[in-house]
Amino acid sequence: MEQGNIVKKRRHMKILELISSQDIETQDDLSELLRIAGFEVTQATVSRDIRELKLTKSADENGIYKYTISQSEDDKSIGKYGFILRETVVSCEKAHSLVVVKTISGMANAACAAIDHMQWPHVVGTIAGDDTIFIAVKEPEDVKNVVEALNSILSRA
Amino acid sequence: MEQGNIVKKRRHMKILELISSQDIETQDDLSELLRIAGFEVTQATVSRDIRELKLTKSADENGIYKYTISQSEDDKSIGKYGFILRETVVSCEKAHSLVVVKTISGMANAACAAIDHMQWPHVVGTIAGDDTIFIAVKEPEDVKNVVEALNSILSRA
DNA sequence: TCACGGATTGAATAAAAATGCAATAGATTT
DNA sequence: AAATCTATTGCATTTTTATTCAATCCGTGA
Repeated sequence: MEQGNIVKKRRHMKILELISSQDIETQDDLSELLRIAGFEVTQATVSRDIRELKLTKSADENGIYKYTISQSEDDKSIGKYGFILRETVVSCEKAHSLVVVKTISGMANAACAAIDHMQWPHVVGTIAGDDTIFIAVKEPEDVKNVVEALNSILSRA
Repeated sequence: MEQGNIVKKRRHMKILELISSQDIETQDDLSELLRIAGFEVTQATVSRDIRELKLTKSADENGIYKYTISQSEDDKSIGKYGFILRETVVSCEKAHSLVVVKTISGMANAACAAIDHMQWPHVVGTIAGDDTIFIAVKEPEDVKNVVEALNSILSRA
C-alpha cells in the first residue's frame, strides 16, 4: 500500500507527458491518446487521474480550452520536477558513500532528470538504470543531506 | 435587462473577489452568489466569464474541486494581478509600521490575494477586511519599500 | 432621432466531466 | 492458502460546463 499501483503511476506519467507535449481539449481525447499508448482506460478513470494529478483545464489566449499542469503553491518551490519524483520514486537510501534511489520500473531516467534539475550543490554525478539511480556526492557526510532533501520532497502533499 | 459593458467588468471583478475569498465548486454556485450580490446572471454567462478570466477548476489537497485564479501565465502574473490591483485599489499609505491599502467596497479580498501572490520578501503577513488591507512587513524601513512597490504597480498604464 | 453592427445574454441543449455502484485486482493478515 | 481488506476500474448515470441560436442591448454615425 506504500508503493501503490504501478500501472496507475505509469499512466499518470504518461498523462503528464501527453499534456505537456500537445494541446488536449477533453478527457475523451486524452483517453484515446492513452489507448494508443497502450493504456486501456475510460473517461471515468481519466477524470479520476486528473483530480489526483490536480490538472486544470483553462482557456489559452485564443479562448481554446486545454489541460495543463497546475502550479500550486506547493509545487512552486520545486516545480513539476518534484512532482515527477513523487510519482516515480519508490525508495531512497544511503548506501556507503552513495545515495541509491529506486523508482518504478522504467522510470529511473525521468526521475534522474528531475534530480539533475535540482542542481544541488553537493551532488557531483548521477547514473540511471531502469529502476535505479546512483547519486554521487562530494563529501561522505553529504549523503545524509541528500537523502533528507529527497525525502522532504517526496513527503509533500 | 439593465446589463451593459461596465456591468460585465464589475461582474468580473466580483467573480475574482468571490473565488479568492471562498471555495466555490460549481458555476451554479457562483451564479447564485453573484445573484445575491446583485448580478443577475445565468450559468451560461458565468461559463463565458470563466473562459475570459482564464479561471481554472482544480482539486485541492482533499480532492475537492474549486475555482481558482489561473497561474498558468506565471510570467505575466505581475501584469495579471497588477491589473486586479489597479482595478480595485483606491489608496496605499504608510501607517506607523504597517502599510494600509484601501480598496473599493468589497474588493479587499481580491486585492489582498493579488498582493499575496506577489510574494514580496519583506511582506510577512496580510489581513483583508471589506475595503481595507493591512500589510505587515519585516522591518520598519520595509514599509516605505512596499508602498513604493505598490504605487509603482498602480501607476502603470 | 433612427438605423446599423457588434457585444452580451438567456433559454435550451449538446458536450464534457464527475460519481455511485458493483466487480475485481492486489495487498495484508492469519 | 484462505480470508479479509483496500484500491482501482468500467459502466451507467448524474451533474456540470460549453455552445448554439435568437433576442436584446449599446454605442456609433448618418
